Amino acid sequence: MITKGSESTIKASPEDTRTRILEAAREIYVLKGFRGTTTREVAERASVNEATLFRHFGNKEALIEAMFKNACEHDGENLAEFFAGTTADVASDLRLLAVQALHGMAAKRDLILISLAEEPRDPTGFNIMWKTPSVVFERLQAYFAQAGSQGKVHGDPAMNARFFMGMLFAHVMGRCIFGTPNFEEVADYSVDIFLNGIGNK
Amino acid sequence: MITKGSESTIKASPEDTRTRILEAAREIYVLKGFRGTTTREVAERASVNEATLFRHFGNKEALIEAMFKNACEHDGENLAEFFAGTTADVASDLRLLAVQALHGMAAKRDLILISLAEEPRDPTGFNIMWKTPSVVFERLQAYFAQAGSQGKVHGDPAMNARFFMGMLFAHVMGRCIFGTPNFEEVADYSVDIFLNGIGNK
DNA sequence: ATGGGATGCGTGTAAGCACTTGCATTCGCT
DNA sequence: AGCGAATGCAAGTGCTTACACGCATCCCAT
Repeated sequence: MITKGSESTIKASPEDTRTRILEAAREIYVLKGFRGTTTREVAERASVNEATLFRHFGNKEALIEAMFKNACEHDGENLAEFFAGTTADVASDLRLLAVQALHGMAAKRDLILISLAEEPRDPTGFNIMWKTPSVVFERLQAYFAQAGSQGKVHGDPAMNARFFMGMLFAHVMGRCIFGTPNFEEVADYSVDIFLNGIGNK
Repeated sequence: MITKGSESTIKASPEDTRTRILEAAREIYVLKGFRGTTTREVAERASVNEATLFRHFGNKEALIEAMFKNACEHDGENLAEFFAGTTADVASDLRLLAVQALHGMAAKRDLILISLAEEPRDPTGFNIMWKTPSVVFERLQAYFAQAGSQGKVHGDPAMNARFFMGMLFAHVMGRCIFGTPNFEEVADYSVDIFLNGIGNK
């Protein structure tokens, strides 16, 4: 039961309850991991009866999997333009990718970490989570190969892709250790160091 | 009871049982996390009775904390030479640090990940785990400041430290996504890109 | 040989967990 | 009005878990 607009109270739609449960599940899962997440607590936080949760998802495992899928639903939607092909300016290409990747990863930092840590006991979440980044990595490698053949960048494409993505990855993941400058700054600095570093000064 | 050498079977010392329990705890903890780690399984793997485990550590929480401390006991032992001060060659300084850091982090990759992921529910392990890296980070920052004042490197010391350590960090943590070249190669490449990148070509 | 410390062993307990079931209720739709 | 789908509610089941306790056993130092 949820109050909606200026009308009287109406019943939430099944879709609504479903997404409320998924959101609650995520909030608790990133705090406590799989074993630490109890169906009771999820139901409570979603303001839903525990039985309803099971009626929707069958069991806890399926719930968590649905939660992962839900979180990654719109991954990589705005990457098409970048990967259409090399444009004139490598620096601005990379900067665009950097900003998008930084924001995308930051929005799911907690899930990314948990999926890495829980990988040995539950590869499901890991696989869902890393699908898009893997694609990006491969595409970026191809991008460097192409740009390389045009003489726009130097160095091994695989190593370059590894390092460039690694720089972004490290910034998002290690923010609690290394502090948190804003993403624009990081993106600029990354592209700068990187292109300079591989000899595009 | 453990057979030792060609002599007859002798009883293991308390110290011995203690470390056996700690090792078993680590093996299971990195696979299953805190909630997933059961005292029964740890005891089993350590070939020790469950009661013995409690007699040694009191409770599960204390056991895990002891395990973290034990794992970090010898952290940063061979960093003194590096941080004695700037030597003639920045590149070889950094390369030395890189190789040591890469090996150190790789040996504890699983624990590092888990400590990051479990941070919100249990900062204890996190704090133990990240003590040395934090120190390294600060010292590296100071190193860059000093080297900078001598005109050996350019750029903001904090940003430089962040980026350099970030590159290493990303390589160890992301190895399953980005593949795993060997550490010597990574160290060389990192120092190279980095120094080039900040303008020390 | 003997006493004390460390360990094994079994049993027990109280709590928490995923998941089920049967029934009452409420809302939207025709 | 009335049907059906979605939900609430309460009680329960069977399993696992951390942790406690009492007692027997074994080793080592005196």
